Amino acid sequence: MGGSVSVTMTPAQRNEIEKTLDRYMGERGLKSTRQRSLIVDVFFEMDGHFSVEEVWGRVRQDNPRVSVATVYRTMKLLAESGLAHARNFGDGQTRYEAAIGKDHHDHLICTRCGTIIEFENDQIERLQDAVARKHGFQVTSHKMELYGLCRPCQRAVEQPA
Amino acid sequence: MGGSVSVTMTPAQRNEIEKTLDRYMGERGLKSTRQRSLIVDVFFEMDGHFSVEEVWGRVRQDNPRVSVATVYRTMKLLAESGLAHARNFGDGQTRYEAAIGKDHHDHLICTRCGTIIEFENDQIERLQDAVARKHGFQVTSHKMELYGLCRPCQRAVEQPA
DNA sequence: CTGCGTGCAAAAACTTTGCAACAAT
DNA sequence: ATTGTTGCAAAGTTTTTGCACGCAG
Repeated sequence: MGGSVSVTMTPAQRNEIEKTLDRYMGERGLKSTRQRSLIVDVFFEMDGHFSVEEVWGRVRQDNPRVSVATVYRTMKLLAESGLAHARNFGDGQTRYEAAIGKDHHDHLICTRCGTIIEFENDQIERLQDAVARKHGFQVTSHKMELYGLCRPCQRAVEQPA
Repeated sequence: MGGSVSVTMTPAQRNEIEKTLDRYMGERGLKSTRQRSLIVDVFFEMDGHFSVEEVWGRVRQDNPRVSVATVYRTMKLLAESGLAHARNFGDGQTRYEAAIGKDHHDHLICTRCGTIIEFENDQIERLQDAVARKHGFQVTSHKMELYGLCRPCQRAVEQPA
């Protein structure tokens, strides 16, 4: 992988990413390429939920010749390997988020301004597990999103302009 | 509204829908039209999560001259008025689900066979509200999806073919 | 009458894909 | 060498929009 260092990842996490990816690609005869490595590097340095277009923008700073198509293909790869989660927040765009490097969390989304707040709640997680067990499910992942108005937008709606 | 009667809705619920919609449209100078009424009728008779294309198909049985564009516009209206929820299950299609007529529920989705199980859990709902309050959010809707393997698929994976 | 709504077709937005050149093993 | 990968552009999907006509209030 490239030489840039992430601010948000520990060396151990970087290592886990590389290991998982190597194994995933090895198992199905996929090859490691310059472009893939760059995209993966860049993506895990970013912190948040990013569209392909956004990742592409950042990738092109390092290598302007990489095409969007390759970013699409690579992000799909990351999602399939479990290293990233694909999310849909309701604008018509898939956003990707690292599945490693921070604890599991859920999202509060403001439907007016688009702000996304992350939160964790162990109690909810436990209840989710309980529900799954009750239905005989073996849960591998989940997502939970609360939609509404953030505080500033509540005010804006009450006292227009 | 048209004369067809829903199997899954009580008269009281039908009434609530009509009232909510009338108010929503009245407040912003929107008009009630033949097409809108038909689409709303048809949608609330259906039970499940439907794409615009699917609703359109059903609408055209009653009136083949209604355009997709109108269905898109009407479903958006229903979502904005709170009568329907827009969902994204990861295929690139928005699906709509009635927000009235059954209690709120969430989804357990089997990633192997695609089975969707619905469940409710009041305790989780309460915790969600608490989280939102803590962040100053005024929540209007939420969704929660648990992904994993249903019981039959767990067995299938353990003892292949 | 005065807009809002509708259908149609064109366009937009996002994503996937075919193909010839290219690179990794 | 062999096979997977890339960039490009074309094509696919899903959703939105401009416009002239029609209909509701």
